[in-house]
Amino acid sequence: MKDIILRLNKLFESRIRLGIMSILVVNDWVDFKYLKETLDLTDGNLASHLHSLEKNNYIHVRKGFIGRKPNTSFSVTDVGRKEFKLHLNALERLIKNI
Amino acid sequence: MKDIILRLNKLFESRIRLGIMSILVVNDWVDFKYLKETLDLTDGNLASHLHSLEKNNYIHVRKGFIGRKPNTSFSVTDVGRKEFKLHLNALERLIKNI
DNA sequence: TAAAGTAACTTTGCGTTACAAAGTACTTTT
DNA sequence: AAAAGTACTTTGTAACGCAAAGTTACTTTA
Repeated sequence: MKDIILRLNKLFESRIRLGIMSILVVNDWVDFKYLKETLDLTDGNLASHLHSLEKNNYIHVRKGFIGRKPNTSFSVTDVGRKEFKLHLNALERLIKNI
Repeated sequence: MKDIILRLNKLFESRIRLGIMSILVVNDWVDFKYLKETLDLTDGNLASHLHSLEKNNYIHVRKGFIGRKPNTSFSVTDVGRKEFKLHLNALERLIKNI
């Protein structure tokens, strides 16, 4: 049992980072504003969660412009996708008491 | 999306409380020692997590003896079972981006 | 009968996290 | 020129997580 719990990824215990990841795994590039509005977060809060995901190489950041407005977009890395999958597997095992 | 995230139960974001609940939903009464050993926790840590679950009426506590040794057992309440189920449903919806 | 063990905590203390709110820098719109 | 937009960073505070040590109330062993 303990080993299953340890397979849960600490970074994904947060509902917000779970939300970010679940959006990113099904969308190619998602921008800051979209995440902010979809998840209804303050700028600072979202930025810090994104930062923790970036620091662990779970997401890529792309800074650019749309028209002349700055735009920051995010996508999940291969590592992030793999870790997320592992986390979901662990969750499933835990819940089903395998 | 935000509404799904809000359906995730804050109390179940913790891997340990998730572990406790997943044990309790499939066992009638589970004692302190078993939980402690299965989850590999210190007494204090386990006690505090159990306390938070009890405070929210998610678990029952039964104090008694086995032979002459004190024994504390826990079981999930109807509320706890229901909330856990709701949490898992929310998790599933979030992950599947419904 | 004194020491050690068991069960289940509570307390202490510290480091980490979460978050809102305010501040920053730059740009664009009005 | 003023207001608003984008994407942060900084600040400050409250909550959380956890190990370790202390506590209570026995029971068992030497």
